[in-house]
Amino acid sequence: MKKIDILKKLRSSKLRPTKQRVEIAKFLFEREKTFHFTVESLNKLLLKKSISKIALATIYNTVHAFKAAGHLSEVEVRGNKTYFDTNVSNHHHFYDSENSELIDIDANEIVIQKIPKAPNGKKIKNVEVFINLKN
Amino acid sequence: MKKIDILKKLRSSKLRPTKQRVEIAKFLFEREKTFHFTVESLNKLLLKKSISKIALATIYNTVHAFKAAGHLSEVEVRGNKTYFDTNVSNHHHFYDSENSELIDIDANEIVIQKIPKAPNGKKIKNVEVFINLKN
DNA sequence: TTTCACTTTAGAATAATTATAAACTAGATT
DNA sequence: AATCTAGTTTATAATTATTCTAAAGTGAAA
Repeated sequence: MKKIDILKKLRSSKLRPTKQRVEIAKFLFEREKTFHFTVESLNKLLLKKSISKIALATIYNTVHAFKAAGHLSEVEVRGNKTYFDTNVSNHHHFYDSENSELIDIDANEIVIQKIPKAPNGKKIKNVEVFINLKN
Repeated sequence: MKKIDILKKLRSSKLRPTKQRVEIAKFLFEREKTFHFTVESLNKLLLKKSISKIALATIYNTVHAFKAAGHLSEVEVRGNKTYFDTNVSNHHHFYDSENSELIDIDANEIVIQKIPKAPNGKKIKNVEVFINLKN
C-alpha cells in the first residue's frame, strides 16, 4: 500500500491524516501479510522503528479510530490484553496459547454444516471459530 | 447437587473444603442450568445471598482454584472482564453484545464439515465457536 | 494567515486483577 | 482433646491495561 493510499484511506474514513496517524497507518497497512498486535506490542514496535515518539494515548486513540472506521478488527482472545487484526474480512483464528500467537484462517477453510438458530428476537451477526492449539 | 457432593467435589480435587469454598461452590454448582458469571457479578450475588462476607481476593482465588480443578471453564469474550462458566463440557456460545450475555450451545448443535490442519508441530486442542448476536 | 474544530500529549484516574504478609483454620499428629 | 502446620483467608498495596483530562498543537477551510 502506497503513501497516497494511506492518505486516501484516512480521508475516506474522515480521519484527519495527522503525522501520527500516517506513521501508524503505514506501519500497520504497508505489509503483505495480515498483522496481529496489542496496543503494547504496537507501541514497542513503533518505538523501535520510528524517530518520533508517539504517546501511548495516541496509539490507543488511533487504533480505536481505525477500528471504528473498519480498518482494523478486534479479536477476542482469552487473556488480559486486547488484540487487533489488520485482516478485516470475515475469517477465523488459530490461537496458540503457548506463545499467545494468533494465526488467521481464511473463511473458506472452515465449513459449518449445522448451526442452531438464534434465540428469540435475535439474529446472527457473525460466526467466529477459534481453533486452540497445543504442542 | 447435595452438600455431601460439594464436599466430595472439593476433596477429590485436593481443595480443602473451607467455609468460603463450600459457600461459593454451593452457590455455583447447586443449580439446574449452567451459570455464566464474572468475578464482579459473583461477588455481588454472594453479598446478597450470604450472611458472611467473603473477601474479593478469596473469590478470585476460589474461582481460579475451581478452574484449575476443572470445575469451571473460562470463556473468552470481547471486553475487559473475564467470564466463567459452570458448564465444563465441550460446548459453544452465543454472545449477545447488547447485554453482554452468554448462552450455551451444546456441542452437538454445531457440526463442522471442514477444518484446516494445525500448523507445523502443533495439534488441535479444541474448537470453540462463537455466534455473535444482534437485534 | 487566521481561525477553529480536531488531535496529541503527559500525566492523572479508573478498573480488573494479582501480590503481600499477617491472622486464621482444617485436619493430621500427638 | 490439645497441639501443630501447611494451606487459606483477609485487608490492603501493587500492578497492569485502558480511559480521562485539560492544556498545547495542528490540519485545512475560509
